[in-house]
Amino acid sequence: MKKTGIRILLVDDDPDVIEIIRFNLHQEGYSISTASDGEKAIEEADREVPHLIIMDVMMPNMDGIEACGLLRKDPRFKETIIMFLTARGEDYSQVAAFDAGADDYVTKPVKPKILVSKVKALLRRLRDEDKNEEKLQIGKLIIDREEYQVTFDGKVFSLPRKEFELLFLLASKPGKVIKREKIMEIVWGSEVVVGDRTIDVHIRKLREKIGDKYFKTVKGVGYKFVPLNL
Amino acid sequence: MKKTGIRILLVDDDPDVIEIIRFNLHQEGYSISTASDGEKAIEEADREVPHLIIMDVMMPNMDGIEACGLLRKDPRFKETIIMFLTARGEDYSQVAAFDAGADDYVTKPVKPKILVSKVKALLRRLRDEDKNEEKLQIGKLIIDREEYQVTFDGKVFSLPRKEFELLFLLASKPGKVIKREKIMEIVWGSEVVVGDRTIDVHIRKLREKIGDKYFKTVKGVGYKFVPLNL
DNA sequence: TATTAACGTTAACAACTATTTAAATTTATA
DNA sequence: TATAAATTTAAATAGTTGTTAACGTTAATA
Repeated sequence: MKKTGIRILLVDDDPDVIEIIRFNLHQEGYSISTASDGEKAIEEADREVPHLIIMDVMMPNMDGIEACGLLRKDPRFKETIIMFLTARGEDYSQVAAFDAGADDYVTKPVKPKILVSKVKALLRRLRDEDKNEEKLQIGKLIIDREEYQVTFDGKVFSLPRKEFELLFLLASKPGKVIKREKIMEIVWGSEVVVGDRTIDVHIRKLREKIGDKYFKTVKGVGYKFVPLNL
Repeated sequence: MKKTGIRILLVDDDPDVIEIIRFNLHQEGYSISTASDGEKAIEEADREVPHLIIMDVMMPNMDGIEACGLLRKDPRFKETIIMFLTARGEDYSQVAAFDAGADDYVTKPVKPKILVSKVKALLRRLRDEDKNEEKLQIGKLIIDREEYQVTFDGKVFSLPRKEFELLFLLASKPGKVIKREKIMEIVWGSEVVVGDRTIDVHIRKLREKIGDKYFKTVKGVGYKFVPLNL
């Protein structure tokens, strides 16, 4: 078992359910905290924002739907994934759960293995959201806009801004030619006026750092990034 | 069975499933490659970008959802259609699959006929999307304006600009004669004045590279591109 | 088959476009 | 502000592509 640093809050009024799920998720390396009803769940979540909340729907004091609704109002829990557990036949509708802001809905009894894989799937989404938008991956090449950093074949580069933008532009349309004027417009902006050779010089720097073969010149048109065997 | 040039990657850990589907899709003229888990699927897709991936959800090593998520991060696979296969009763939610970027979701066992028609339907969408792009296909000849390259019988050429434009013009009206003056106007522009032999020389270069027989001279009028057995 | 107008071929060279290098300038950073 | 880093320019060079001119070939037709 390796630690993941991911915190899961387990909410159920049945200690046996808590124990079974806790055991299985703990095995996977997640940090588990627990609560026995909606109110206590909110208190617990307040102390430290969990990544995922697995919550029974029917509970004394404050039920899952209500707790979920309250949590969703707090921006701290906007990214938190909330999964409902409910016994078959309980009369809360799934609609109400999703209305309250739930991400998933599982019927008890649920086999531990299945629960674990569901949890993994949900958490993958979390990870993706974190990474998305600002990140681009083409085979072995990873371009991270947020960190302004490029990982290539395990090695990490940090490129200067223009070089970075140029690489990002080309790599975002692998195999496609980007016209010189397009490059100018996007990397330099339409107001900026710089000489014709400026693009070439930056291409050269990229070729030096990443590798000549990835940047193909299309004479009279522009450049393209070729993915090759990445 | 006619070849379509469409590549389908089949991913399943059960060789029997692979064999059945492979047989049926091969009958339809698709090129099929296979992999037995998510990791191998990514390797295989890396080698040559497939048009469609049909992938089991539950697999050892790396499951389909995760593989799908990873593929979707790579812009090369943005246009690739991903279809999931799953045994009834497996408890991965469709939500997770679609979150990961799936295009369709089919429950096993599936009748071959139904699978084939689903595949056709999905690929029809692809073809439509393709058409929007600046791509031209005449049999074995594919002219891609975006990539500024020509694929002919599997081989990839990159032609100089004038040759490319000339080929594109002729091939865009296969079998039809384009008058010399029309060629002049479109490839060279109406202001440019060049000698009479210039077009001939460029035609010659194309004949050398693509093949004499595809370019028919119509004396006193112009040239036409003949598709022949393409 | 002689004539001729149109196209084909070749090679030289003109024109264009990109590469490289270094130095100048600007911008960021300690 | 001093220093380094990044960006841009300039200029020499290299390479490719486009054009032309001269001559060869072809096919229609008288």
